[in-house]
Amino acid sequence: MNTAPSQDTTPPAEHWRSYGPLDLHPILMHAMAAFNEHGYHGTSVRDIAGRVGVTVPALYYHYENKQALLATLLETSIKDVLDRCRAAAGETGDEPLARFCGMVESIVLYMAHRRQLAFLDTEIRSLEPQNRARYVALRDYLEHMLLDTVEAGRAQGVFTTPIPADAVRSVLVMCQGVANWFREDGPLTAEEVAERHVLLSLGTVGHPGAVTGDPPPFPRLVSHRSPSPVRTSAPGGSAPRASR
Amino acid sequence: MNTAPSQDTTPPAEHWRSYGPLDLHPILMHAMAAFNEHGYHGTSVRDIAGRVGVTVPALYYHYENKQALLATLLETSIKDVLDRCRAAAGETGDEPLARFCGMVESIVLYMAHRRQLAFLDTEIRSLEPQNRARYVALRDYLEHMLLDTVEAGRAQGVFTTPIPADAVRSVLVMCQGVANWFREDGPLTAEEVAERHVLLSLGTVGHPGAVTGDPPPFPRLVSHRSPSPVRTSAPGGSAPRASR
DNA sequence: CCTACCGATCGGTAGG
DNA sequence: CCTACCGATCGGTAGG
Repeated sequence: MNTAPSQDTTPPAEHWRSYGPLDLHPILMHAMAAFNEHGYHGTSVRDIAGRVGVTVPALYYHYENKQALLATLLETSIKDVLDRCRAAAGETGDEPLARFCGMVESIVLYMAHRRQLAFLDTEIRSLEPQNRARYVALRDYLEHMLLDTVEAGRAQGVFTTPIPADAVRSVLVMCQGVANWFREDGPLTAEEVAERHVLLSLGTVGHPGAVTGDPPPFPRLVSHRSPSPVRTSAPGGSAPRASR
Repeated sequence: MNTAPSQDTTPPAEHWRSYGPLDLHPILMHAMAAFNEHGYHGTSVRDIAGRVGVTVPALYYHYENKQALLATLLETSIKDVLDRCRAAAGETGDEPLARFCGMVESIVLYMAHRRQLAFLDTEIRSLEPQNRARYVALRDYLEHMLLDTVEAGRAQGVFTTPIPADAVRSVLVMCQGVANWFREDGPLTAEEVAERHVLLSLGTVGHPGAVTGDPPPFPRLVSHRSPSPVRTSAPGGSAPRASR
């Protein structure tokens, strides 16, 4: 889209499928890890400080309190997935089927590549009302984006579910669920998990092709010719399961 | 099944669709409520004792410690849903489609009718290793029951998903998700939510009828003649959404 | 074998 | 960013 010369100070639009190492302040990184292991209330500020290698007061020099750590992490997370999903939707255009697939792919890629951030969604209960309200508003916006696309697809007959709002909520729940079980050293890559969840989601919203396999949205998946080097059974058998 | 006379001391088999008031020790009831509101680590034993109206030592007379409260609640919950799912599977017989529908219905009914118990699933991280292992084993057993049924249906062609293990995990995640948003005073009854999730789940595992509407597994749902008195749009519009 | 507490205080930790 | 602390509260237990 941007045709400006490379010396333009505008950074190149980060692609929604591209994930580098997570770049957060060390305090946020270790807070994220601790919250993942023990939950928000189960984590002491001394634990976080110890992981970072600083004293407790040093923590409070950088962040107002423990709540600010969680709020910053959750807001960073929801904004990133929302940006990526918007980018995916924009790139795939107005065709509801492709748009839906791109959005689901982008969300699942996020859940897998940013598992530790995405997993914090379970801690929204520990957000103070104002922080929670902002987080939930962004999450609801994501849900509405996806619902609009499903409604558009319904109008065209590419999605047949009679209950699009329920279907979208279920799709988002199953995407979010990826953050609960995905492991980097598991049998499936993030990209493979995303591909599978696109297929599963298409079934949930009632896309005929997802069920009949005609046309196959993911030939590799449907015909069992996955390039994944990890296989727990012969081709034609059940798919390998990710670790828990 | 049981043809014994009524004076038999064997209690009538509790039906898996039947839900009376939750009957737990008052301490467990209030611990459940507190854990729901603030999480395990966010709840003090004094808070629980205060809700019950007893002193803290009185709490420790009945339960060894706070951990035992959570472990008892979670074990009660997973055993109940497992029992009900087994009953549903047994009642619906060996036909994979009906069996799958019955199992999903039983699980979703549990998530809605026993929302506060089912929601504690988010606290497994706070279980000590031994307690967690027993809980996860029972949850895995439920998953295997459902997977066996989906595999059987695949062999018959009633389910077409090429990734049955992923589909089953997604189905269970979306069922569990009901405990996150269902409200008794919401627009949908537990029974309506269960019916919708059976349809959504059929799409996820690739049951052709769920997508083509032929044959319609749930005529009321597919033809928009729901008896629900709550409607947010005219027939043919989008389905009402449950409260958050 | 079960149900049912009290006033006071234990050693440590919480967020700040 | 550290040393030195605070008011209060944590999960759990003492003797009676």
